[in-house]
Amino acid sequence: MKHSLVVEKFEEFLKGESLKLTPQRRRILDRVYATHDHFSADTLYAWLREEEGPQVSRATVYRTLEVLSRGGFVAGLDTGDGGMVYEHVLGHEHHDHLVCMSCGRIDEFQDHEIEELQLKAAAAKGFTLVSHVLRLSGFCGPCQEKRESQGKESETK
Amino acid sequence: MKHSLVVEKFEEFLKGESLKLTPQRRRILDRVYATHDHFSADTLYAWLREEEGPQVSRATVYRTLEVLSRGGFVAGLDTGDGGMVYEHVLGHEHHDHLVCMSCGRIDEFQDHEIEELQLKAAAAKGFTLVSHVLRLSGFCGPCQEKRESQGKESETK
DNA sequence: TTATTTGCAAACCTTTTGCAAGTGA
DNA sequence: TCACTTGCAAAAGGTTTGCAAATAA
Repeated sequence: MKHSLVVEKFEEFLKGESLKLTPQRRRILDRVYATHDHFSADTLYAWLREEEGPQVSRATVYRTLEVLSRGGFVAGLDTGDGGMVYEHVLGHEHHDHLVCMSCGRIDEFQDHEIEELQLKAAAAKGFTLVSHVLRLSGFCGPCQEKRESQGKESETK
Repeated sequence: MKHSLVVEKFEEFLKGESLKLTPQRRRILDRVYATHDHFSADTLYAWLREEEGPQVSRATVYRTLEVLSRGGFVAGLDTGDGGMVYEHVLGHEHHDHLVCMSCGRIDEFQDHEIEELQLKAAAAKGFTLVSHVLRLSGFCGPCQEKRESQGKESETK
């Protein structure tokens, strides 16, 4: 999706909520859409400090992430170890996550069948499904290999 | 599962890890298995203060939850809003969760098919699957009804 | 003009940690 | 006996908030 379209939608959203388009909000939106990675609030804050542009405080980063999240521009996902990371979502198909327990790498996958089964499961319990989180944790290929070769000796208790 | 068996397994586990069975650990184990609900560390701490028995500090609650979790006696799940709740798991089949976004009620369901698809999805990405979190969020029957009847008027902005 | 936003620093909340005293095995 | 535990209080880590000054509309 073209970034100008994202910006347009953001402006619309802000208008609808009686919020203002400030340089800070605009810069955060741009930065969030400039990466394809998952990032924490703190990482985003670090990017904004290092790079050129309107200064943004930590508080504003958090406040804006909340706005972006509410507007469906970003989605947060907890990494399973207490952390929270975000990703931009406009123009991306829904997907779920695979998290490597060793290196922290986050991969993505889609499975339409699982989605359908979720709907069925929710309906069976009388729930109206709004969203879901599916996070698979394990070891990515490289980390698993390391474990298999190095794991032997350290496994002895 | 009989609680005496749980205790027995706990003793075994502690022995295997060169850990000691203290009154605090025993009391926490008992309390955790006395409820069928999900609870936060703080809730558990509150229960222990209110009820009779060996006193347990907050630090010990956290430390013991870690031990219980490592031993497979409890499992933690994040509620999606930054919180963390636990449940005892010994003698219970694996299940996933449905969380009501309105009243906070947590329901459970099982779906063997979804589990299999997860394994496949992980394998397809080269991951060795260790665990997963599947949390469906939505509105439970009663809350959804309320929304449908009351929602109309408040929807006007 | 004025309601909204920002930055700052302090407050918050939950969880973790260092340490000295206590205690299961 | 002695390695492991506990309680305490302080620290940590991430996020939120009150307030006065700044600003988009």
